[in-house]
Amino acid sequence: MKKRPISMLDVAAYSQVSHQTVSRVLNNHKNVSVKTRSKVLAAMKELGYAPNLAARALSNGKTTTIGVLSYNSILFGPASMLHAVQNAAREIGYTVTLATTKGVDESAISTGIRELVQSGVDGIILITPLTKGSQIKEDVLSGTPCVIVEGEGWKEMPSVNVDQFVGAQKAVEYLIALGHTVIAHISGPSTWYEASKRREGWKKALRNARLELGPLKYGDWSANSGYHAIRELIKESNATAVFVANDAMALGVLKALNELKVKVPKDISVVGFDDIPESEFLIPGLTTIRQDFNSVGNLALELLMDRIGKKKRDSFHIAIQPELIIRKSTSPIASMQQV
Amino acid sequence: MKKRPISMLDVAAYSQVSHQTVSRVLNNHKNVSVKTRSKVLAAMKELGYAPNLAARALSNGKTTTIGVLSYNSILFGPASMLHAVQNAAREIGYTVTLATTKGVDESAISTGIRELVQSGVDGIILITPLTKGSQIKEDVLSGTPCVIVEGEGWKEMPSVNVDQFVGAQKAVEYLIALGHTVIAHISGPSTWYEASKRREGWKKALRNARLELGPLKYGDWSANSGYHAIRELIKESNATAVFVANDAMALGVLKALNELKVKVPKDISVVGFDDIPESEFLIPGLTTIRQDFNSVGNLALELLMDRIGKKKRDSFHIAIQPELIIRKSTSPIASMQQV
DNA sequence: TTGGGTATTGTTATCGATAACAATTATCGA
DNA sequence: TCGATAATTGTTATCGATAACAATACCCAA
Repeated sequence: MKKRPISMLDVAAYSQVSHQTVSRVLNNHKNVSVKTRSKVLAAMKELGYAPNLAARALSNGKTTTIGVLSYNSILFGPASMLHAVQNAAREIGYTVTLATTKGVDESAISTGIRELVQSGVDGIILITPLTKGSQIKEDVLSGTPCVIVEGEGWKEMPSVNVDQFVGAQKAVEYLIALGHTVIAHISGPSTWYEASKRREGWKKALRNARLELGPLKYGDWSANSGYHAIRELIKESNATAVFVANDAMALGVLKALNELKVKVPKDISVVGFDDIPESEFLIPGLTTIRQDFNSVGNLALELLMDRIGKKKRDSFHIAIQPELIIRKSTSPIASMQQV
Repeated sequence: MKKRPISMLDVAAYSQVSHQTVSRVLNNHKNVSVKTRSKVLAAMKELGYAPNLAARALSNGKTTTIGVLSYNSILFGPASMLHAVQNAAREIGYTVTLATTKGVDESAISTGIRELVQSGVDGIILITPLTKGSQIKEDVLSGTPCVIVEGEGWKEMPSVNVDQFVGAQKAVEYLIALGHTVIAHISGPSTWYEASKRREGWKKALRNARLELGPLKYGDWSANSGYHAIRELIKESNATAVFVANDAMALGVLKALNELKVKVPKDISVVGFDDIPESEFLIPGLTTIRQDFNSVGNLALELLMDRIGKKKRDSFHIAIQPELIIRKSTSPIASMQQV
């Protein structure tokens, strides 16, 4: 019943050539005559041959597997990028191994990387919110190529990012253009790279317009934290607009404002960040910054393959431009409407 | 610079034993004296030895890798289960390989399975919406153990499911208890297993209460499809409650009703299914059926490991009970309030 | 003290591929 | 037609682990 699977030797015997020739056919070597090639291919098909990846990996040191390390693959962003990477990888015959970190500190990430390296992946894509301090030491990679996505890259390590800074700036500039002068910000956790970039973008836009910094609160990316942050903001300030660091928190913001009978956008304008699928259907539809996670994933894989193939690339750090999506949660400031 | 990694032979030489003894220490064989064991362990640590998984796989035919095949790992449900499986797998030293299918038809799924089998996984977890017709032929698995999650299992194939039928029934019974008599349903795509189960649960609850079937519409799980479905429903019927087959579509429903100035829950009650993180923060908070995806993932892995270890299990098909979460999108029917 | 069993260690074969090199056959110009 | 070179095919070694079997060392009872 349980027969040993077909090996290269079986194919070789069946097609009357050496196993090496079979190997050459398999790997598309050029110096194989059309005749033998077709003979071997026929034999492979006939016998239902499938190469043993373990044997190949042992022999040539390559696993045709890449590892993706992610912090929380349930969130929309990471999940989308993972999906994109996986699809792109499949296209080129690579397999994806998934690993998850428990936290975002350097040691948790290092552990995750070590696991992947140990499992023998040819390259790694990091979808983790690296902060400035937590640079991965080269030695944990022990030579495995690596690309950073949506986390801070540094000189030696290639990266693909949506330009968080510019995205935040666009959001706030839009609010300014609408006439708002007191623009609050609900930021993500202070240790996260994306959070700090978006915060800086907010500051920059305000400074450029010679406006004072609005009130600032911190959340943890969750709707719940947005819900509570906005309640404090409302109590403490007279902001007419909030730039919220992600859509999930913005969701909580809209909820709280609804409960407080503060009208959006009439009384206060809200802008989010991410453009999750739900954003369009919130009440009101959420104005936000769209990140093209799909492109990020695809580019990350491209970059990684270049590195694996030892190719050099000019663009070591790729930045993708985000897009402002205008919906119904923003409007000109009330005083302007009255004019 | 590029030194060959430490192999078992290096450790053997360093600790003055045969490589086989090193192997025994590595695999916790019993017949190794404490003295040699500690000597070898010290050597491994000293040299920074890490076993070569490819070599091991080639030798003993096991990869300590399981494959997860998913239709769309971006959705909340699949993503959560994937996450759970991954975490549980890591705990027991297994690696997770991810594969995605393009469609939900039998051939797409078979292709995905074939890919995983070919890559050499020890077992497979299917997070795909298998429909009744699309039974996977045994031969594509070629002996690889497999567990089905959230798809229809059949006799020979073990499965873990949230009891969709009971969940739907609970939802509709709750609406009935609130006094509703015309209860519509917005279903998922007709080919999906979950969709049909939820639809049946809806019917069953109505039949049990001797009520007529309410109007029925089909969506594609997306908020957008819910948005359009409810608009038609409102036009064509006088339903006072809708049971929507998932929260994403319910999101669209709430949006449309808001635009149409139909008050929820005063004019119409809405119940969803899934309890995605956003549900609590919708306006109004969405009454829904919570599925414990985490448990599903964990149980699926347990079942799979049993099968890999050839253990037999009494419970071949595991059903998890879902939970009704009552929020603000449901209320007693208006006429009852007037009483 | 010795025989027999058990506990511990070692030796050799094996998994299924690719790498490196060797051998054979074609091909072409002088 | 010959020899040189290129194209094609084959042989053997190798990757790094485990399996199967062989060989010691150790222990206890007779």
